[in-house]
Amino acid sequence: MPPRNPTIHDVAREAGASIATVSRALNGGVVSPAARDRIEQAVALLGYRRNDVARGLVTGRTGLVGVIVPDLIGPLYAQMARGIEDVLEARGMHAMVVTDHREPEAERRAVEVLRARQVDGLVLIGSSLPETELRTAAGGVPVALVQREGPQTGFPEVRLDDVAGVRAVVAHLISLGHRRIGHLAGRRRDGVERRDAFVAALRTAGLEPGPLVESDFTEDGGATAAPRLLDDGDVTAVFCGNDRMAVGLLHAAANRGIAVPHDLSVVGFDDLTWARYLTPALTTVRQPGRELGRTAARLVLVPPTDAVATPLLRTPELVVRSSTAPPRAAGAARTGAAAPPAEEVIAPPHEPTPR
Amino acid sequence: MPPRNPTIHDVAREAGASIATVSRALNGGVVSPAARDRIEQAVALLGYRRNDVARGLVTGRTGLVGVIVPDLIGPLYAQMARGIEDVLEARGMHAMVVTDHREPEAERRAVEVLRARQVDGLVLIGSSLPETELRTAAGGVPVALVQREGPQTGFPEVRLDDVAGVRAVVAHLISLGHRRIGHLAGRRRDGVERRDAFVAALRTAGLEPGPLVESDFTEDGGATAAPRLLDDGDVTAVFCGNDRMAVGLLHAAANRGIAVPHDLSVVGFDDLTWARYLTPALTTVRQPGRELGRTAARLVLVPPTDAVATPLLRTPELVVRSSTAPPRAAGAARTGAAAPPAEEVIAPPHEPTPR
DNA sequence: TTGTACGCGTTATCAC
DNA sequence: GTGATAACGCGTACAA
Repeated sequence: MPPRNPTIHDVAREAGASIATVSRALNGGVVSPAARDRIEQAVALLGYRRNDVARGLVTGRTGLVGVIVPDLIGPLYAQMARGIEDVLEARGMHAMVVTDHREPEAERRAVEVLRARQVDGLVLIGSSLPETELRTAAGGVPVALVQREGPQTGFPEVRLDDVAGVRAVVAHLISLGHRRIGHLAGRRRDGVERRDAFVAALRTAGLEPGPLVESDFTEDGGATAAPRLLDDGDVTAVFCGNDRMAVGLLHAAANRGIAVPHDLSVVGFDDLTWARYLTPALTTVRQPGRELGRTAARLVLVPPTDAVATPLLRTPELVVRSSTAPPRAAGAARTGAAAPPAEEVIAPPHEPTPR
Repeated sequence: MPPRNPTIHDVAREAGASIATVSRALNGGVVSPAARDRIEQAVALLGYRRNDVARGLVTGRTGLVGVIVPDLIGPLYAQMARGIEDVLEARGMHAMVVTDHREPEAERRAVEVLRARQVDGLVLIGSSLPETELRTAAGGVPVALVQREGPQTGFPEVRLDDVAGVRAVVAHLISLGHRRIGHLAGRRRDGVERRDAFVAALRTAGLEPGPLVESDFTEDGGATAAPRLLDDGDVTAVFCGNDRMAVGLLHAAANRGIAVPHDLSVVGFDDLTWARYLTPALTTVRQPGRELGRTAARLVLVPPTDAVATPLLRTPELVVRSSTAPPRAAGAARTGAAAPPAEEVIAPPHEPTPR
C-alpha cells in the first residue's frame, strides 16, 4: 500500500508548528519569517500538496465553474470553452466541462452533477430548459447563459447579434448588385432568427426575399435542400444559415455545373476554421466564440446587480472571401467597388441592433 | 441570505431517521421499506442533493478523471475527450479537462491542479514531460498516456499505429502507379515517425523516396514548404504528415496551376472533419480519436497488472477520396484497378505493425 | 434493521 | 504571532 499523501498535520509536525500556522503560511497570512521558512522546507521535503476537496468542504467554494456545452467537436463551442477558461484561469479557478449533445434530459443531469460537485457557477451554452426549471435546478448558484434556445429569461445572458450579422450579409450582397437572394435556413431557434432578420433586412432595402428553404444545420441538410434553391433560375445569391449548410450547397452547385461565385454567390455563417480552405473560400460571418465565452464567464463570476442590458449582444464580423461576386448579368454592380478583393477582407463591425 | 442547501441531517430529521439510515438508503444499502419511503419523501420535499465534495473527502475518491489535452479546437483531441467521457459516463464518473497548449510548464501546472482536486486518475494526451518527472508529479494516481511525445515509458499507453497508416498510404500510391513520391513532414515527434515510416515503406517496395521536406504542422507550414516539393518536376505524388499541411499544399498547387489529382496526387493524415469538403476531397488516413480515448480511459480505470503490450497500438484506416489518381504519364498504372472510385472508399484495416 | 460516534483534511474563530 | 478547536457534510465501524 502506498504511503498516503502528506497532510497539513504532517507538515506541522515536521516544521514544529501548529496546523493553524501552516494553513496561514500557505494562504499568505501573517506568519513570522522563521516559521514560514521551516514550513516551506517541510512542504518541499514531504512533497505536500493541498487537498482542495477538504478545502472546498470548509470554505464552501470549489473554485470550479460548471460549463454545459452541446458538444466539443465543432470549433465554435470549443472556442467558447476556451474563452471561459481564459477568465477563470486569471482568477485561479477552473472549468468543468460537460457535454449535453443538445438533449434536455442530458442537460438536466449535467446541472445535477455539477451542483452536486458544488460548482461556484454555471455557464450554460445553447441551453433549452425552461426558465422555471432552470431556476429551481440551479438553486442558489449563479448562472450565465450563452446563445440560449428559447424565450428571454431573467438570467444574465450573452448572445451573438445575429440581426447585425445578417444585415451585414444582405448589405454586402446588395452592394455587389444582387437583387434576388435566396436563403437556406436552419431549423433551430437561431436558424429562424436569422431567416427573419434576412427577410426584414431585405424588405428594408425595398427587396422581396427569394426562395426561403428550411433544412437541417448540417452539410447533408444543405445538399438535400439545394435543388429547391437552385431550381429558381433568377436567384443570383444564396445566404446560408451556417457554414455547414453552405458546404452542402457548394457541393450541390458544383455537381450541377454551377460556378461559384461566377454564376452564384454563396454566403455562410459562423466562419468555422475551414471556411477559408473551401473552394472557393467562403464569405461568411465570424462568430466571436472566444469572446462570448469570456463575457459569459465574467457574468457568472460577478452577476450583474440589476437586470439591465440583458441579453448582452456581441457583434459579429463579415468576412468577405471569394464565394461572393457581382451577379453574372451585372451592370448594376458597377456602382459599387471596382473589383472583388483578391484576398480576405474583414468588414468593420456594424452598429449593434437597437433594442 | 439564501437558505443553505439541505444536508443529510435535514433529511434525517424530516424523515425521523438517523443520518446513517439516510446514507444507506441513498447508497442502496439495507433499509426497511418504510424508512426508505419516508426518506425518499423527505428528499423530494427538501430538494436534497448529495454533496459530492464532502463525500469525496470521506471516501477518498472523487469519481473524477483528470484529462490533459493540448487543445480542444482541433477535432481530433475533442474526439479523444469524447471517447474518454464515453467510458467514464458508463461508470457514473466524469472528466475534468484541462488544456496545456503544448507547453510543458502548463502541463506541469495542470497535473498539480488535478492532483490537488484528488482526481481518481489522469489521462495525458500528447504529453511531453520526462517519465521521472511524470512519475513523481502523479504520485499514486493511475496514469494513462495517449500519443505521448518522447521515448517509451513504463506507463500504460495507447497510440496510433502510424507505421501501419503510412504503409497503407504508400501501398495506395504505388498501386496507382506512382514511383516518385515526395513527403511533407511535421516537426513534432509524430512527424518524424511518419517520415521514417514513409522512407522505410518505400525502400521495402524497392523505391527511393522523393524530396523530403520538413515544416510546421499547419496550413502555412504546408504552403511555405510547397515550392521545395513542387519544383521537383518528377514528383507525381506527395504524402503530407497531416491534413492541415495538405491544405496548404493544395492551395499552393492551385496557385501554380497544378491540377490535383491530374498532375499531382496528394494525401493527408488525420481525416479532420473538413477533409472531405476540400476540392478535391482529400485522400487521407483516419485517426480513430474516439476509440483512442476509450481505451485510454479503460487503462486508467483498471491499470494493467503487468506491463505487457505497451503501448497499445490502434490501427488507422485509409480513406480514399479524389485527391489521388494514377500519375499523368501513366501506363504502369493500368495494371491496378480500372478507374478511381467515384465516391469515398474506406480500405480495410491493415495488419498492425509487428513489434 | 437502526443509531451513535468518529474521522476525512482543511479553514476560521477564538483565546493566548 | 501562535495554537487549540470547532465546524464543513458525509460514510462507516461498531454497538444496540
